[in-house]
Amino acid sequence: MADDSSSSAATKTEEKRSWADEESEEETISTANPPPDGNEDSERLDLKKIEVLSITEDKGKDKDDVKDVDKDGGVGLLDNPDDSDIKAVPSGDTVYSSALRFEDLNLSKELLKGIYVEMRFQRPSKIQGISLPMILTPPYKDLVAQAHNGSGKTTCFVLGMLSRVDPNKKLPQAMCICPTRELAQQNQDVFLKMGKYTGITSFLAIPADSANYVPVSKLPPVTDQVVIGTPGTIKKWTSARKLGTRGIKILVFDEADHMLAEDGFRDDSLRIMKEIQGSSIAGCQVLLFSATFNDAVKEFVSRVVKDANQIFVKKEELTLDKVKQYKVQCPDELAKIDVIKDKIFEFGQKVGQTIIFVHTRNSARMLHQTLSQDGFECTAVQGALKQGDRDKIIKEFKDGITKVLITTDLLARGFDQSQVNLVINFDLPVKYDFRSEPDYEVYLHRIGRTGRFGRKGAAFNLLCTDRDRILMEKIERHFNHTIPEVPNWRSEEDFEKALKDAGLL
DNA sequence: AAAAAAC
Repeated sequence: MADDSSSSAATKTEEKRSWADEESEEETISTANPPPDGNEDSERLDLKKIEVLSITEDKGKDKDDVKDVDKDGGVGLLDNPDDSDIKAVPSGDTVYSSALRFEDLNLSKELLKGIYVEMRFQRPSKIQGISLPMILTPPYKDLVAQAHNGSGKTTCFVLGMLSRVDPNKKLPQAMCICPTRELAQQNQDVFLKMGKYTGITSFLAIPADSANYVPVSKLPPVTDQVVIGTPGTIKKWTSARKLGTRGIKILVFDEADHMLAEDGFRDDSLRIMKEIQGSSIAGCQVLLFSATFNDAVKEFVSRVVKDANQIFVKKEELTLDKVKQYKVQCPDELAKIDVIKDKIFEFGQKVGQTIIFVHTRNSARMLHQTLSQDGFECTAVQGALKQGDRDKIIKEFKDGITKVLITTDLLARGFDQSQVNLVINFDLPVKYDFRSEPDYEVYLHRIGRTGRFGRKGAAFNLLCTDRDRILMEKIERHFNHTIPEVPNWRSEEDFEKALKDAGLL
């Protein structure tokens, strides 16, 4: 691909330290996607315009989640979830202005009603204000958007899909691909709420419960305008010719870095993308959203979607600030379990809900069994469960019926439950193919399950082996952030102090 | 070894 490294100085300087991961990454995309010759000035102007507007935006009014409003009785109490600097890099000479109000976006009145009445939003959050004009303004360029956990990404692409779809045409026009069934379901829930008055319908493309299995060939073709689902099922419906792709004009990848990662869903994602781009009549806009984009994926992304608008968020310090992180040295595995029983159950219930992450399905099952036997009420969810059980456990947790949920990385990404105040890394996340290396992205996503929308949260990393300690050090070094230690794993007072410092007690 | 899906 072309690599015009003489791309505008504005692009480079504006972008400095804008990505989450490392400084060295920043130039990867800017140089890989140089603006067309002669556009340097407009580039610079575009950047200025967006940044100036975004800075003048109201603070403390943003929100992303209706539960937020319901349970807190007012988002004004929350900090702005995305105070961080957002750097927008338009790819061409289109001028975009950040939307300060939803009225600025030319949305239908039905959609506005959904936004205000159902979602109870007041104004676009920063990422929404900047990304929505890019999504909705012709010539509908592709978009790579990084926004930190809990800042309102879902709203961006759901609104994007809803406003680009023609309700009068009964065929799929928008598609959203997600890494887990749970996330697909959650996104559809948001879609249904926001699009309630639009008459636009959706199809949830996840595997049917095996109990009432019907071959796809026996099912009617999809006529819903929006499809939300997981890669395998979308592929299956497409190849069975029950899911037409010719009308698709907007294709969203949620958790896009994972969807395009080599050890993620890259092959499936590319196949679906190619299929749609090959058949789409009007041409298809691709939107890639995630809180994280590591070096490798970023490089790949810049080759997959060339000439894309880009939004980068300097967000890792912010995420790490909002969620107070701790490490706890434990002499052995049993001590870890004691910490869960005596400290986490003790304090966790007081402050809200807790998610405990473990490495394998089996350890999720085992830990659940151990805790349940001793009368500690909790549930566990992992991919080996039947879909019905997965759904039930998730629903109980989202309804607040269960307070402590044990899970694998099934729920590491995207899972949105504002009442979660505590995240426990019972096992630290490690790279799939190199287990002495931490998985930095998964770490960030896991702790991002708490501290949503500017709310307070705490994360405890339970360490017992030397390996754990080394992993933890690497994580601290990577994010350039020293994680304080709970001095004594047996001490009530130490945990109490930690939670107080986190603002939870 | 997580995750999705597979009939």
